[in-house]
Amino acid sequence: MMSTTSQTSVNHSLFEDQDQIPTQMEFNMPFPSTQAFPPLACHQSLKSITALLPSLSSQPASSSANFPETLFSTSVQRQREDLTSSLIGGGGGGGQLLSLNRSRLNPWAWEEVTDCLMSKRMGGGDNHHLGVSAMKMKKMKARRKVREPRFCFKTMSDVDVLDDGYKWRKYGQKVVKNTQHPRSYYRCTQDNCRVKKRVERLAEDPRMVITTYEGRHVHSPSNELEDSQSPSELSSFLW
DNA sequence: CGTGTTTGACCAGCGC
DNA sequence: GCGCTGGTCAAACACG
Repeated sequence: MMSTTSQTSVNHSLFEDQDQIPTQMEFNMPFPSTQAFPPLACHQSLKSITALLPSLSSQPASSSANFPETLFSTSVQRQREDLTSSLIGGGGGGGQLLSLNRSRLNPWAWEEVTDCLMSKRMGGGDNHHLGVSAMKMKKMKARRKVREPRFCFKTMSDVDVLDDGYKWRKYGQKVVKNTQHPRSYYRCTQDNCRVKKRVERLAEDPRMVITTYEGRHVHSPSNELEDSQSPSELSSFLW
């Protein structure tokens, strides 16, 4: 049944400096709501995005099919840059930052960006003394510190949680300021997979669902596991 | 009984 | 320093 289609917008912004106004790129594409949601359904559109991002395409490619890697080079990877000193062309302005648009539509996303930039300034390295309960805190810190690449989708849909082929477990819900709709937090149920996603509705237009993915799956979508899909192609979709 | 959701509490980070 | 806010935890709960 492909009777209903959701209108999906993929919003990205490209900017180098914190003060630089990002250039927004928006892609609209309809896709059947019954199909796997972002990662698979938007694959083709994402390809066209990279084609329009010369700065990104000029980045050193680790593999020929690395565009998801490139696309998910969000602020978080910028932060990782500090930790590994080996990402996205290194520091010193060579690295491009692909992130969410700085707008009223997703101020939370921008906060993520500034958050990462701030933490860059502060520098890592905080494994000092540990109290008894500090153990737990250190875990939380580590979890907050090392953030995964993010990717955001805007979808017009009646349902909050769209089927993207993966199994998710809800671990939290929060009412965000200036929004009447709560934000839900999901985690991939697969072992050793730390991918998370947030789902919330747009304050301006409750019909729009904002889905933010964080991290890369280390496994295939559960729906696809049984199917005999081309493994090579499938693996390139993992994120 | 296993799995997933709800929800209050807690903490870190940030702005003032 | 303090208050606010977002993100996460985990116990309690619901459901099949």
